[in-house]
Amino acid sequence: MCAILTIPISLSKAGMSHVHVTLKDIAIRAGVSVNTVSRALRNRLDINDETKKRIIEIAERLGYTPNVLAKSLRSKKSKTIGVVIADISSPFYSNMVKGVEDGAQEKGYSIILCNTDEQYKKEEAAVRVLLEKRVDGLLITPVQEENKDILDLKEKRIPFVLVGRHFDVIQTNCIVVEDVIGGFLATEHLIKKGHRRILHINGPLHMSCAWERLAGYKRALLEHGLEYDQRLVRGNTTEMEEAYKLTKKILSEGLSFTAIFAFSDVLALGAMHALHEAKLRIPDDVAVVGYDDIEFTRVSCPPLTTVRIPRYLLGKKAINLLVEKIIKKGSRKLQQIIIKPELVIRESS
Amino acid sequence: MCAILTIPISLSKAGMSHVHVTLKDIAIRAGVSVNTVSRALRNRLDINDETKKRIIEIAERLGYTPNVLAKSLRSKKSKTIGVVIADISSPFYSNMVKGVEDGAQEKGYSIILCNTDEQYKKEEAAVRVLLEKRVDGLLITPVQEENKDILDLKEKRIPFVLVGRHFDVIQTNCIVVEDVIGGFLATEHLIKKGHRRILHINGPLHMSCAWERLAGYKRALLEHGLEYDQRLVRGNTTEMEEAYKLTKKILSEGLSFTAIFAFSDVLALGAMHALHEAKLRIPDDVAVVGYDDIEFTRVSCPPLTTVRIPRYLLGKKAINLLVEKIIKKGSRKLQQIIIKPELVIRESS
DNA sequence: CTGTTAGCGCATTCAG
DNA sequence: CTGAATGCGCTAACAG
Repeated sequence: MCAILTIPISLSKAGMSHVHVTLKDIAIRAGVSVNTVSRALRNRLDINDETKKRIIEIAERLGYTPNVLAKSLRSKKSKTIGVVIADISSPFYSNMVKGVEDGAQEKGYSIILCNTDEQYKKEEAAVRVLLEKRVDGLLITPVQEENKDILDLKEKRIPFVLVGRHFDVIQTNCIVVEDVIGGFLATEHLIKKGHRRILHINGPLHMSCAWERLAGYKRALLEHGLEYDQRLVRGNTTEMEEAYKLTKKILSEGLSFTAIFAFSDVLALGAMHALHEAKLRIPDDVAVVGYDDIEFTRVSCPPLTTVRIPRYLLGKKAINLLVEKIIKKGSRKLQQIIIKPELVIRESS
Repeated sequence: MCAILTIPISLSKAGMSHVHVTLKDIAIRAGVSVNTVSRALRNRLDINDETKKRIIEIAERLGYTPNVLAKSLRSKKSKTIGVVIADISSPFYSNMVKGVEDGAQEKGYSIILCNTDEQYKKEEAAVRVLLEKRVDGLLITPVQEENKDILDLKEKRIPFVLVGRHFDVIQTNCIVVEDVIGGFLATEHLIKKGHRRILHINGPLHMSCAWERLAGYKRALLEHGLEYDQRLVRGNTTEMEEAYKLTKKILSEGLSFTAIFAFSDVLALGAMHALHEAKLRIPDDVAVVGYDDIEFTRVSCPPLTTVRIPRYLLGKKAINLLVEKIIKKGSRKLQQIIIKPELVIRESS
């Protein structure tokens, strides 16, 4: 009686009134139990070859798609990684994230992408959502205006890796660029070219990478016996348009300088545009050095001298480190990977 | 007896030997049932204000993070969307995806990002993984070398929207650019400037957008009584470097042309670099028109005439359409949004 | 080799 | 207003 009652109900399920086929649907068709199906589809050894084949065939015919959500709920592994960055539309992050995604794909992970637009509130919200979705780990370029969320992550022992930025006050896994050296290389290069008054177009100083580049700039001046002139350090943006406007403004102010070291290539390109408009020749009137070595530096006029950051590699190493941390989650060992930036001399200096 | 037996076990759980706090942990601390906690935290009405407060407070103290995986398993909604694109590192997609992510965030969705690198196999794998993760819908820029996965999606009634490319043989929700018109506008503009021999640097023709731009090119020639010369259509790439090499090669071949219409700005910029190297003046010796209007066209030398695609908006409209389709999933109505491209005349033509 | 049972964390019945 | 029972889809432990 009971069987007679349940069969039609189950069959209606097997008839797939619902969207996705489940193990149960297959089990009913194959006349076996759910977990036989489970084991068959996972290609376990302890199962009859005949039934396995039959089950697999039915699964295919029905278009079975395993429900990873359910799997994750049991296994406590989502095979998903959260990626929290400032802005995917910038060439820097888009290249980096490509490396992240490629690496993730190789290792069987998916990435959930979140933009913060350099707003701590958004970062906090992103981290929360990602934890709710039970990502196995996070890759974060922190906004650094606050750090509560990062501390939280540490306390909860969630695997995460900071990318491209780091905190002095918090020990974390991270992969960072030696930006002091980068800033130093860029500035020293200009000094060696004979420049004495070098304008530094700066990024937002809450980012460690921005103030480190500035620190490198200062150190180069110091080491070469040049005085640091505060008026020569300007800007607080990552937008090309802003750099363009700022440079125009600075030119109109009549500030004297013979070279520019910009926080990023994007800013450098914006500045160069302003220089062009002012009919200043590059590098004859003003030399320019950027940072990042984005693709377009090679085709700018003139091609831009810059400090190369291997962004794709940065992303790839970051994901590799993160996955390593996820796998041996027990270990409390923190790891930092340091990437050396490299001066690329082209025709703008 | 039974109670005495179960309490210590539960307390060990409430002691949080496990990573994440659950409703059960909170329930035990609060001395209520799991579902009272559930209702309290979801701010339901049918619950005592006192206990609600107490529960919320305990939840916060314990650092409760709801398990959305479990929620999704029940609700059959993951609040996650799969985004399948060619390559996030390209300016086109990175801008588009920014729009997608912003829109998704607004509507409470997360996005899982997958790159195909224009390989159908990867697209297929990406779609499979996304379905396994039970995304609520997909945004896809299909590789178009095959279409089985797309047909599959249709058959399974999974909500999806194609972006920027579309199939002639499959009716789908999609958001596309009128690329024939875009190609026409670019070419006609050059013709009106007096050009007769216009080189078209083409993208991979499996993409509908590439052959449509070419179709626009042809139509413009036709309408203006110019003959179509097959030798003037070259290229099959989306890489700047390739366009650069190709242009160099074409120049060395001695093919005569006075203008270039490139499939994308990236290709145009590569071509311009080759022209510069060959000491050809732009636009005097060779005029150049690109496509997309990426950020850097404004600062190239000279600033690039191009056909603007509102990429951010494209992404945003795509996600909005998709979310709409997800919400009223019953409806079989297919919707296509058409975006008009716009000629932006700068100094390269 | 296969079936039964239980539980991942949550929300939705349905009783009290 | 609150609790107990049930099930989302899957896997693991344990019997047989």
